[in-house]
Amino acid sequence: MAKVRTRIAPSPTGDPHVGTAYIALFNRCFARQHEGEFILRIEDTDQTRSTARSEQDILKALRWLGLDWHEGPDIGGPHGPYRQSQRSDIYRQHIDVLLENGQAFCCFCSAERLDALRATQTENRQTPGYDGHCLALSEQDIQKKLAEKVPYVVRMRVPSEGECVFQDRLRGEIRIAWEQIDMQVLLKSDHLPTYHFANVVDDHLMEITHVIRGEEWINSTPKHILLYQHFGWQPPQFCHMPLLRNPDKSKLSKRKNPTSISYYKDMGYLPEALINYLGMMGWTMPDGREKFSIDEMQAAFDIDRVSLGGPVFDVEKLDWLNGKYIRENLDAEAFAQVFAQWAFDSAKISKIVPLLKDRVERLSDVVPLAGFFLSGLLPISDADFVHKQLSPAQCKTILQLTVWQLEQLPEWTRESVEQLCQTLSQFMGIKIRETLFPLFIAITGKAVSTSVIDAIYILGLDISRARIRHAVEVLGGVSKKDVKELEKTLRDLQKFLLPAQD
RNA sequence: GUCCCCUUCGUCUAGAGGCCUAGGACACCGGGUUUUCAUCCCGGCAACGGGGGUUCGAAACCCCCAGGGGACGCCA
Repeated sequence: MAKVRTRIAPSPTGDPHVGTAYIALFNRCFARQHEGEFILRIEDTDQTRSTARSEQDILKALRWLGLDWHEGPDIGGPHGPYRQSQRSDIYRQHIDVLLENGQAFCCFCSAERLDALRATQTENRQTPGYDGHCLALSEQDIQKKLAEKVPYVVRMRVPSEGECVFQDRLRGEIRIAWEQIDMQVLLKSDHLPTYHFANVVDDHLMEITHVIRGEEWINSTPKHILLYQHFGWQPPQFCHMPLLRNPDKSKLSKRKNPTSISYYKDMGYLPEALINYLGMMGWTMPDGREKFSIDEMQAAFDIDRVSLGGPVFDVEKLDWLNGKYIRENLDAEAFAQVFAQWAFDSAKISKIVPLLKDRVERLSDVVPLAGFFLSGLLPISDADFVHKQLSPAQCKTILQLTVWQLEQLPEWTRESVEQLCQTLSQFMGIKIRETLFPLFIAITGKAVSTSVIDAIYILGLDISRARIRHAVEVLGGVSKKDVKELEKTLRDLQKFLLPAQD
């Protein structure tokens, strides 16, 4: 039997997500338990959203959790390159095969036509999907359009009847009718592949034997199987893991829950505890032990014991586990070391020091003044938001708009945070001093402190977002109705911003 | 709307037809230890979504329903 090879294939389009770590953990355990290999591949075919920064952050976060890999963009390997943006030629060659065999076709439809088509279909309560318009094109039509350099995509031909039957390692047989499957775009007009195409080609070339991924992919598996068939390749074994959930059971999302691995790092969770916690999402040790290391998990791992109900990510239980690790795994010396490393990160300290050096008269003033830099959520109450000119509702509006704006910041710099606060102040017609008041409470816990703009910048998006969100809760939270109104205000704010950018 | 997946305490889960009066853990509540608190220890609360089958026997197997979730992009 071929050597087991699994992979994690993150897309570098944002913060390193705990869901990525979760799937990586199970892939890694499975591979290593079978004396196989676990590889990392970067799926950066979305040119508009992928960033090198995000790729670095993801690699760093996975390594922090101890999820190392046998092959990857950073360490190379025999099946590289491991970054899809560097494999364009490979995809082009493979797409040509499908084109020649008539298993794929060029589609010249404009985005406008497709949007209109989708709108009509949705209106008529039909399943949205490509109508096969360009299938009718003659060879001459196609050559002419190609010569005229009309932008095009390559779509996959799909059987019109019958069904795709496949085995899922955890769920057994799954049958999906071909008519449910859209004529998927394989190659985009920028000549880069879509996920579906690149993924199949790479998994084959990288000799992936087991595809362990999130449940969200079940419905597109027929597309992947069809591609394996077209190429005459042996498909891997599929295994769809349950999705991590928010407390309301929806798919884990940063809008409702901190999802960034760096948030948990910044909050002072130990990597061993976080990975242990992820290991008990949908899986248990055969002996029922709840505290286990990644090596112990790997040794006892049995993928067939994964339970399928979507597990809710419960921060309270994570807190308990993390405390247990601190108490049981760290002696005084180790604790001191771990804490110092976490708290006195030199890059962070060098940013904080200038903010407080000139404000203190005694060294003992430092902790009361800057303790919030080393805290998680702050012990604030609605009474802290009482202000001469601002109502609690205004405070809430400022806070909520600020979080949303921070999330959309293209670049995390001190200047961009400041700019954001300035424009918000102008937009609301409130002096900057007042605008910043609720932020001072939320971020520093006090009405008077070091520069809150610098504080947000230094604390980073994860912690700032968590604190602001906590402040909004303290103020009574936002109802669905509030959200609607706030979103409208946000749109106004964005309109307000547009002329300023010229 | 169409399709797919899922369903045991509030949450994470054990459970492979009789070991189930359904076990463990978090949270919560009570009690003990502790100068306080936390830790630690002891105890308590709390679940098989509903309805039909199959079977001597169903949490487990089958069917239907309901509920939840996901997918339906030139995102991944």
